[in-house]
Amino acid sequence: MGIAEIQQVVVSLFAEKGYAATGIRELGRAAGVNSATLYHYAGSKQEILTSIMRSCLEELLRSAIEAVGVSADPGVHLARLVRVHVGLCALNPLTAKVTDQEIRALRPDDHTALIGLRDDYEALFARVIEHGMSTGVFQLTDQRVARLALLEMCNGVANWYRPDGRLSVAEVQDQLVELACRLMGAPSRAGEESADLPAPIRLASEPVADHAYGAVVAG
Amino acid sequence: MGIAEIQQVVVSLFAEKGYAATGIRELGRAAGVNSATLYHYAGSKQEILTSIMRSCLEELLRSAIEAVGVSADPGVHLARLVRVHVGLCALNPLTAKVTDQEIRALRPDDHTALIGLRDDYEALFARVIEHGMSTGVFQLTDQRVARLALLEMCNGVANWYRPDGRLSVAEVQDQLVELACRLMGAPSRAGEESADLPAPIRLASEPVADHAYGAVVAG
DNA sequence: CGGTACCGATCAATCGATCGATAGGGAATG
DNA sequence: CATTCCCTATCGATCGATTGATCGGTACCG
Repeated sequence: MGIAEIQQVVVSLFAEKGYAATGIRELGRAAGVNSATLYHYAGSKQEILTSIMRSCLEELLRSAIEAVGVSADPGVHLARLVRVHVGLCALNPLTAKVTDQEIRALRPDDHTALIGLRDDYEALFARVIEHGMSTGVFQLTDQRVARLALLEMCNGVANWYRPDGRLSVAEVQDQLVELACRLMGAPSRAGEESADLPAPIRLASEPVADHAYGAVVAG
Repeated sequence: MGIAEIQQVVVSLFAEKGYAATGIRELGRAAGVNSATLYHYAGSKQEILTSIMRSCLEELLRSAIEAVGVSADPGVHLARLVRVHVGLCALNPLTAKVTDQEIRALRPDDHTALIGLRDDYEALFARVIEHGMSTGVFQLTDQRVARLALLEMCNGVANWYRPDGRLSVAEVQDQLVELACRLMGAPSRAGEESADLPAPIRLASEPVADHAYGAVVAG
């Protein structure tokens, strides 16, 4: 038993039932330990959630900054941002879902801090869109609406993609890059942007599979 | 005090904090009544949520069926579906948000029933997309991914649009119809499809404005 | 008098969190 | 080798607070 295993159990249950609807005892039972033991690894229920969300947002921001660090056409920048975002959401769907949905569960200080991270992240998209518009590469009626629509579409991947499903992570990335280019009114970049992009990272908080947490494995 | 006012207060708080994180007493306080009074209007906390969500989903399904009832080009059908969906989400953002996010809070019977409504609704989109593909109007690599991306984009409107903001409902509808056509690889329909579409309906559960519920108005 | 609307008091259950106690392993000491 | 000591990991018991829900009672209206 370690922090990573606890985080995985927590993410499983929070993704399924939500933060407020999941009790400490339920988390402990699913992790196979007494509820009091959880307080040996984290200060509080909130703290567990916060550390999971912070890791996810920081990795998202870090890899996105890296993705637009190279100078390139706005269309390429957009494609790289979408590929990075979809990659993380597809490889870590439950963690991404919890990170996206449970911001409202945070107390003011953590809430402010994580909202700040999210704003920084979205600003990267806004900048690329602005650049694409000023250079005539994108064709949009309203930059803000387009950005929000794009982000909702990409975030949504965490709501429906499952690693053991029909499509590979790379296939979903390809598809969403194509759809994103269409949204922006930009020419399709058929994977040409992804050459030097590092593979998405599996977060420590992401459950490895749908283990029946709480069930004792025979043997 | 009536059912509509209670529903509006409930939707306000559920949209802000979530179903599980909002207590009965808190709902009563915000509505200006004792918590016991709420049980005079509804059988339980669950029942309030269920009735709100059912109304929203039924109106969504009803108006969508009406929208594709006329025989037309798949591109027109798509545009009409998106216009109807975005119209309802933009005019009733908090109700739509709660309906979308709190399905997991429902007990098995209600959960099954409302998931069924949602599946029926999404099947309308699947059918139009299939039709558009078979007639060569849409250009998609994967119909399922495109449908999910489209629905996430449209549902997302409820997460960011506010009626007192910069854009009118009609403007947001126009924008998202345009974006949806791009997603599908279909030619733009510049509002031509909306001629005989009835205006979106304001649901009884949608809060009228951001009244400071719980604050006593002087006078 | 009957019905609707509403409230204070209270129920058992559960909540997040804390406490002292215990068990085991490794390092230090004899 | 045996003993002591400390640290990590874990637990049962329990804290006060809050939860959703129910009850009997009250005020008012027709």
